[in-house]
Amino acid sequence: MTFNSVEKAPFAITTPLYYVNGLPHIGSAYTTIAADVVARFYRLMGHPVLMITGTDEHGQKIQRTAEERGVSPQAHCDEFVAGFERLWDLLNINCDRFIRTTAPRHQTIVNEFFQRVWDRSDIYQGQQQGWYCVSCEEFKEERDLLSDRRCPIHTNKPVEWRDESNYFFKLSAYQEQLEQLYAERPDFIQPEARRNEVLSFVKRGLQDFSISRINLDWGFPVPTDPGHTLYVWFDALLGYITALQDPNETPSLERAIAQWWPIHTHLIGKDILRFHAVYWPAMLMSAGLPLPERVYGHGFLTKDGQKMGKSQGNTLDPVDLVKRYGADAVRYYFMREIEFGKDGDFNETRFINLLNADLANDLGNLLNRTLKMAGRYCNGQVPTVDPQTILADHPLRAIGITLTETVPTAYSQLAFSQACTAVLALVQASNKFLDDQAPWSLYKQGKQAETEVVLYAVLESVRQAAYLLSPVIPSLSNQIYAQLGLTADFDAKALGQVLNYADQVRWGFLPPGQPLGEAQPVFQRLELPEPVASP
RNA sequence: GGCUCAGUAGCUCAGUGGUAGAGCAGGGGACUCAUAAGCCCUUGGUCGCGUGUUCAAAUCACGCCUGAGCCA
Repeated sequence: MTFNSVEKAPFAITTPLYYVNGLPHIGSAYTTIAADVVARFYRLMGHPVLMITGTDEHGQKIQRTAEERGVSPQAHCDEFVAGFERLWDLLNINCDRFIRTTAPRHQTIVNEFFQRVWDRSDIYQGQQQGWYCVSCEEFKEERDLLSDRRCPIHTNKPVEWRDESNYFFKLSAYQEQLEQLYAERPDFIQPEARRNEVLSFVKRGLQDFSISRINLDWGFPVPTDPGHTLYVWFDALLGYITALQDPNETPSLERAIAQWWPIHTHLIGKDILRFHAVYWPAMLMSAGLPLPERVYGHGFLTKDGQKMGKSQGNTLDPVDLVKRYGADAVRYYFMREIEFGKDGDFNETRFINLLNADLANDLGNLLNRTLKMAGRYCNGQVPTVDPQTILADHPLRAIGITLTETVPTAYSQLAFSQACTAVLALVQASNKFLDDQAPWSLYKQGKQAETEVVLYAVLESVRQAAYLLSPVIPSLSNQIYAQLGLTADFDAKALGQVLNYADQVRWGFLPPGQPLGEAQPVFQRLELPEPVASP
């Protein structure tokens, strides 16, 4: 069977470019895991994939934090960026581009983009005055402030009065075009609840927004007026474009958008929805660029039902979590347990129960018990059964067939939980099938052929499950394939070219007679934490 | 204040007019290939509250309560 990835559409997906004021928190990890899972699934299907993440490094907040720490802004960023890169490494995030907004090539893209919008007469100079929260990097309405003029989000820092000349982007000019966009492409903003928010926001009428600041050194100068500094939206958002171009090429907007534009999916937290669903498409319209396919604003995480926050003292450290439980465990929990798009909770007992039930007891033990039997009853080889003699109405094969429909749909709709539960249904059915057929009894009765048919069907089902779950639990899938005697590297970027998707999802890929690997538990059961004695 | 979404078993959720469901957790049983795993059985809910429409409401309408969020 020939296979040509060129036939498949390029797929580019982004996480937000995280602000490097501190180390990455669990929410950033959540978004990045999700993006990685989608990217891995598209690679599996053989699409050319570009997964983008990165950091937003400009702005007064970073400048001041660096000053407080007595280091240069760049040194500050370098230090924290290393923390992000390390966490992505620990979580087995397979990103293709890591873009930093302080990269010199980014400035070229920003300037070119600015020029396009400028030439379109969508940028003008105006005056802006009001209370400014440096932490938000935003002007605030007086009525929104707490007593003694504190920002409701950053309660520890008073806002500052600013009266300054700014450059503005003519967002108001795009009111109609945006409304038309939302009407023509109902899937542009997801999920539905988030879309409603944007619609009602836009309906009230759009106002132009400021794209520059004065008294700010840490950022790119406005090309037409170097006394002003470009502000987050005409800097950070454009990082998505800069990231598209090979870092070794001479940077140019034209070439940056040549291969991967438009980006298919922007994954974001719901807090920055407006900027991605309103400002960003309007900016792209102004610059004459095609629009992304969808913007998906996922929910927030809570811990034990409580909102997480430094001030509440109940943060969940992603580095600590992944070090204690491993990347696959963390990835699986967040993808399987939380309905993407809705808010979700982290609870350690729930975490351990879920992982033990799904990965250790159901999936891991299924492989282990079946391999041990194959070792004993079939000489450590895949049973020599012609897979096609196992008919389509076989209880396991039948489920496998439905998965080839439901799982790709779920992944492409970012319904990770559905993808996981669908695959686990095959695993659970396989455990039941083993008990129903009792190959250990068949073998003792000398029914060798029957024994082999049963074991083949289960091993093949485990293989399918491992393959379809590989975007979520790549290391486990690697181990499972190795124990099945197959060669696969689910971390490979060229995965879709090495393993043909159509072959892999078809029943019977597991070659009869092939030597099996050694049976080793792929996921050890986790211990519940000691109950804390309450006073 | 206006608007959006949610409220179903201890937990996470499915169910959008016709006898209340799944997974996990809890309890019991039979088995033994297996990571004291798996399999079978089982406890558990006046479906947030109220009124209405209907032969029939978790499901539709209206009101209210609670939670989350949006309103630059």
